[in-house]
Amino acid sequence: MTATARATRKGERRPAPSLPIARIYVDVGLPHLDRTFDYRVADTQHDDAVVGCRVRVRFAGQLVDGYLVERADTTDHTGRLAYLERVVSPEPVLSPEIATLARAVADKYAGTMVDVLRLAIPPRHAKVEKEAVSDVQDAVSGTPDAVSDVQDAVSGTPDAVSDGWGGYRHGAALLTALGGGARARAVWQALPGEDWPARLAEAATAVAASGRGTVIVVPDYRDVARLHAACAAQLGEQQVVALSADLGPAERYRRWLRVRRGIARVVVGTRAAMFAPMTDLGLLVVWDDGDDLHAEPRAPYPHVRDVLVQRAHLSGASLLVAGFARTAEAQLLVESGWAHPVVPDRASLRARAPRVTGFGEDFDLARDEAARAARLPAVAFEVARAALKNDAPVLVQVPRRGYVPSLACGSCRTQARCRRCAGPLAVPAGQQDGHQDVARAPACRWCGVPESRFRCSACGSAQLRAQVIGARRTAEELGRAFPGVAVRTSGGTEVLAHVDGSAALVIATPGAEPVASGGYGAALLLDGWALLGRQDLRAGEETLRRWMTAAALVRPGEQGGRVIVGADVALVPVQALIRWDPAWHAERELAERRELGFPPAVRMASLEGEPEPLAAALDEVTLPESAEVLGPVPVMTPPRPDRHGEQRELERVLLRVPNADGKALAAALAALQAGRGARKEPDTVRVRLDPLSPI
DNA sequence: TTCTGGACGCCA
DNA sequence: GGCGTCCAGAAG
Repeated sequence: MTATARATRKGERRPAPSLPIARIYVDVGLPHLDRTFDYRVADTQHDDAVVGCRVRVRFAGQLVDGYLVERADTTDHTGRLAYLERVVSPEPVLSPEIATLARAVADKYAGTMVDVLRLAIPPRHAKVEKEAVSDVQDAVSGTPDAVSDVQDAVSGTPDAVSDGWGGYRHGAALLTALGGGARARAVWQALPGEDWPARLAEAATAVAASGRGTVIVVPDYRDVARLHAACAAQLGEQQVVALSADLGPAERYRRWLRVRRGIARVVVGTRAAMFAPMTDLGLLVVWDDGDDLHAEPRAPYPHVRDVLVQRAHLSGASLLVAGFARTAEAQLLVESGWAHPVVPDRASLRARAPRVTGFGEDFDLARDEAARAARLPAVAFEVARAALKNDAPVLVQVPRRGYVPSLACGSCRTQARCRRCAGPLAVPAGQQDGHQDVARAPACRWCGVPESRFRCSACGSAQLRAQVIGARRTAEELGRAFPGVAVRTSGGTEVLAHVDGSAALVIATPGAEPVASGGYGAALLLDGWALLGRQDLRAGEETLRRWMTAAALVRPGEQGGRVIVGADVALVPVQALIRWDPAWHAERELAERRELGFPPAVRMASLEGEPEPLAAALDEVTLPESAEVLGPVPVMTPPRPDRHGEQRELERVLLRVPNADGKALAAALAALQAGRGARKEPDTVRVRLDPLSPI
């Protein structure tokens, strides 16, 4: 474009007749620019430049995307204002509710607004945006039907609704509150065997009948599918939208727009759905909040449960934190009085829980030769055989995937580590050619260097043993122990959603357990010592959660359902499983974390980076008085060569403050990043608030 | 990527 | 002292 043409076009612009100023969040990822910038709105843009729309603006000479969050009469900016370059579309993709939430989430995690908006708003698809206009009109003309569908669903099945929630203390009251438009906050502990998608669909239906919408967030796409089916059955397809990461960009935007435009009244989705732009929000639900899929891996690393707590708080919507187990974070919501517990009554629990038996390390091996080879304890072998004889499927939960995932010293059991980078040694998964007895050299799972002459760092032994037997080998060995029984595996890339109710061995990794028609006759939860032995703050809680999620798929004990757990009955998580009392476990867990000063009893942040920049950052930051600095310690991560081909040496420090100073800590870290960003510090120091596994 | 202002150098 | 050039820093 020539200078004359530009001048002419500029000269033609006239400010909008009213509210000629637009406040814009510009999409540059710089932490010190995390605020709005004012632009002028031209008269030709006046109608399209609505609050929440996408715009293009010239920012420091560059054209960048942005979101319009406010129209105003005046500006504080003293310099000359530029006009909006372009209103991308008048679709208001950023509602005031989500804008407020995103700002709060950014502040809470010491991140930026635009980082959060990247998680909250899917990329635009122009064609979909246009086609959706007729879609809206169809749906609007169909609204009376849809509303009466909802009312039919509610009034037509009152017994089913009260029966489903009847097994819980305060269950009926919860549904009444949701249907009556009252605000309710609850931590719901589902009964073993519970058809939880049906219960959540009932809750969403009650909310829909009061004219409001529901957002339900679940860990993975299998849960989305189950829940979508349950909700659609009660509310009709039109009312329910499934959002998950596996959708293509067009379909994703199409469904998201249906929510934003108020066509759908229920959203069911994986973690990004926590920001679903539901209109007239009535209820937020997170299912199985202990699943680490609920932790967003992209900056600023928000967690679904915490975002929904925040969103419920800001919007006045009801909140349900639900699962078979209970996290320490959920327990804190209960103990602080913020949420009410909705737990099974004694009679229902007795009627529904499977019978649980534990065995420690000194168990009796099965007499059967093949079962011995599979390392099956006698009790597990007998229970499985009895269930199979009864033509019932048996679930075998094995930790982690693959084939002999990691190695330990054969004499003292110390984890075998790489000499170069201290990564875990493992036998690489072979080609699936059946040559399982071909000896393979172990190699480091981080840097890939093979280890041909292993020596234990603790005792000097050259012996190696498999630390955890993976699903594939367990399947082979168990198949031999139960000849003639069908063996199915679920885990990794091949996950089964469902199996039928006939005799079969179903080998699954945690989180990949298929649902069995009529429930499993038995479940064997093997290698509990490996799960519990992990060096992780959440090892106990996480182990119990995985066990309960699997054991909940087993028939009630009164119908012969048995669970065998491979860990000592004296251990607290095993006790909690046997008594089926996750609330008791969460109570103990939270008490322990209070004592030790771990989250959620305190607020923590981690700073990660190379030693010098990390030290400089610590030097620079102004922390709250109460802050403790723990570390730095070297970080065990896969070493990645940098541009010069050298290994990066990473360190981490933890910062700890009382919960009351959490905001101040986040603000201090945001200021630190703004300072570093403004100076264009080349070295990255990664800041994370509420890291999932601080130890 | 563009703009601005301050530092500095050259010339009168 | 005045003017031009260069560079860093900010960014409406």
